[in-house]
Amino acid sequence: MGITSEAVTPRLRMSGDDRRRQLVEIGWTLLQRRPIHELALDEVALEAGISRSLLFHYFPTKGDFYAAVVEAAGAKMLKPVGVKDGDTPHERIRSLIDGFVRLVERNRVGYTSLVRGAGGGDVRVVEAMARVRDALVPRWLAVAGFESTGDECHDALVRLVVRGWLVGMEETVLAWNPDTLDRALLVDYLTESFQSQLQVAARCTTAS
Amino acid sequence: MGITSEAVTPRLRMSGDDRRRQLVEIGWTLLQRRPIHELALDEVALEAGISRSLLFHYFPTKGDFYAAVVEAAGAKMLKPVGVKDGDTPHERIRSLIDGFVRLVERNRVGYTSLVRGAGGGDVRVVEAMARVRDALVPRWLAVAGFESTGDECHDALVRLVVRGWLVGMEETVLAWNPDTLDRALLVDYLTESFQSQLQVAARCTTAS
DNA sequence: GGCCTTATTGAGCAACTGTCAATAGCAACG
DNA sequence: CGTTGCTATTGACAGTTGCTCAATAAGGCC
Repeated sequence: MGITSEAVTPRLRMSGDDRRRQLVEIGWTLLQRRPIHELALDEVALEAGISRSLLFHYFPTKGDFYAAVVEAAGAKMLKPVGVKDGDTPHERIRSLIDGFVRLVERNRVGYTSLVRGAGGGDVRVVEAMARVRDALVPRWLAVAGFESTGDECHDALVRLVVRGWLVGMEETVLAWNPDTLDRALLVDYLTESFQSQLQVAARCTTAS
Repeated sequence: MGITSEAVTPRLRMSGDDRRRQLVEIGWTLLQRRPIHELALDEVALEAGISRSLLFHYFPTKGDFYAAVVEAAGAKMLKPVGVKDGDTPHERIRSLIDGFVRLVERNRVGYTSLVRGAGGGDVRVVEAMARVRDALVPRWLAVAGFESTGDECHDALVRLVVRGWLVGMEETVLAWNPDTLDRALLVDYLTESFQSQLQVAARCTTAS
């Protein structure tokens, strides 16, 4: 276990950026197998074939490294879920959610490590995860065909709603047991749920 | 800083249960000021005026102690939110949510520490928080006047939905900025949101 | 008073985060 | 080719923390 891929040259000098990328990449790989707080920097350094000190040279503190890993992982895992160009917003949302559920199904450990682990740790990690989610919100809104009304208050609520809904969905899918509940049914619910949330938000702001 | 309240008798022998309660109580107090993962056992022991070893005598591992604290904190913070016996389910739910939002407003740090911190750490902690949430679900359902249809699948989905909604609400309220969004509006949205979720869940299972 | 249970402690181990001064690879320049 | 300078890289060290274990002592019971 823990065999370094390249063990020939004892001391290979890399450019700063390359090394940084390599380390984050290793962190991301390891993150898929266990939660981040169980990720000792020793192990990352060993995997990279460098000393721990070098890791601290690039990331001044553990939290900084974790944050970088979480940000990369979030981008890799969450963003590229495919959306088929369906006809209606409903179909597009459904395909987006379906892709997401399948992603979680396929990579449960990694996803759990990311979502659950990101909450606990350092402030920087929490912020990194928050940034990932914030970046997701516009994408979901775009898929839903949402257009800003220009009303500042309304937009604020909508963003808040989508954000909360995303987190709720993450939790729901993680808590979901495929054996007792059909995936299609879950996806149906989530799709309806998302749209109904937006409608409710719209109703609330126009009513006031 | 960190002054023990009782420092007279150097070695006071307490009953096991009392000591346990005292330690959890201290943990809960400290939890209100900072996230749980920043809570060193050293500090807890110091605050209690005992040695670290004794703490390990009562809680075999750090995770066990944290789990006990989270469970106690969850029970103290989440459960006793008051519900006025309103006429309609809508009013009761609204008052429950309103109480919850005010609770978070009043005790933001502690609540953040609980929710965010509980996600990360040990498996036991996650499970403890899951237990707290699971215990909450029936209560919310009761307030909403929900009655089981006897359909196993439907009930499973409803529980899942409420759980996810709760987590989403936690996130929403925590991300909520009182300056840019009126509380009444937020509570309105959350109330409508909750009911609409239940309706959507009902529609999805009956449709299949 | 003597005994037995167990609450309590101090010393110590192992793992981990973070620091610092010293070393060495690589490029530029004379 | 030799020197110099930058910085990637390292090894040794210090402080903290989770956890173990054998030893101690406080309090109840006969």
